[in-house]
Amino acid sequence: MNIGQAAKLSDLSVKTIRYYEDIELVRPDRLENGYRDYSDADIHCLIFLQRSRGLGFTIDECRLLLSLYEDDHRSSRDVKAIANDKLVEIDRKIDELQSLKNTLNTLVNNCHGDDKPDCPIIDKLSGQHAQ
Amino acid sequence: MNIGQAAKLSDLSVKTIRYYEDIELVRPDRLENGYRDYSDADIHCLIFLQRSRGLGFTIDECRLLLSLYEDDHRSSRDVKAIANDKLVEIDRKIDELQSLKNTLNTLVNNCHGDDKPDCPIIDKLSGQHAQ
DNA sequence: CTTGACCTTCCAGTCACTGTAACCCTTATA
DNA sequence: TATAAGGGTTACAGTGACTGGAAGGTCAAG
Repeated sequence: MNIGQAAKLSDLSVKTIRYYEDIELVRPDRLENGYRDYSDADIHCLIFLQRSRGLGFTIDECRLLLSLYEDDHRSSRDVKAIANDKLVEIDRKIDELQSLKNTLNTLVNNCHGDDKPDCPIIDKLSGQHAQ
Repeated sequence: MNIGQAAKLSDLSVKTIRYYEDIELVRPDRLENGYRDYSDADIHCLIFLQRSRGLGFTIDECRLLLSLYEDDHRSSRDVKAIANDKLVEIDRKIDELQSLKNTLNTLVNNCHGDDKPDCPIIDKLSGQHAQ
């Protein structure tokens, strides 16, 4: 099956799929005319990657997950560890964003938002009111 | 004042400050020996940038904020609008991460994490259990 | 006079793609 | 049979916001 069809089935762009070949994630056979030829197994890998990326795993993590996916002798412990690390990371990011949100919220609520130049947001950014 | 001192006062790296000159954000004078020479106003701009970036504004947003910062005739309305857009964006990101977290949490909780290969995380990623 | 700490420029790398150009292949239609 | 549309191919540049490293110039202290 050629790359356009693979893109439709995996919900990835053609560009992305070619990129995944470049970085040796999914390497399809080639037909005589040079076209890529994706097997069913290749398609499964692409779908796997689409979902893993969608869950926030980096390409390197996806590479690792994919190797576990293809390994009949994997232990679920290894998979769980990766997912758990990602969970911790996501938690950290949420906390960070939440704190940004709180700060910005306070600033926005204190800003009149009128024609005048006086602005607590600018004041805060310029460090006029230390903190 | 030279770049090392500017870095200390602004809490930015020397590399970052040079980068900010490259992209025409803060353009200090030069001494005869070619060294950058930061004025007090330049330092204030660098501090302003450090704080704005820390609050999650992109470089382009910082450029805009900086121009408002330097404009005595700004209206706080304009500043508030930018901050508010960022707030909406942060909210979207938090929601997205929260949803990722929920999905991953469910998967991790259902995974035994033992020596065996059976793994609901892998199953989900491979699309075995549709949804 | 040398050492070390600072400064300079320029180029490459990061991450995960995306855009663009220039070209080749296949299939359907006039 | 010519051609046009819609695939496919490669290679290179750009994104955002830096960061690292090499190769070299400058300055102050001992």
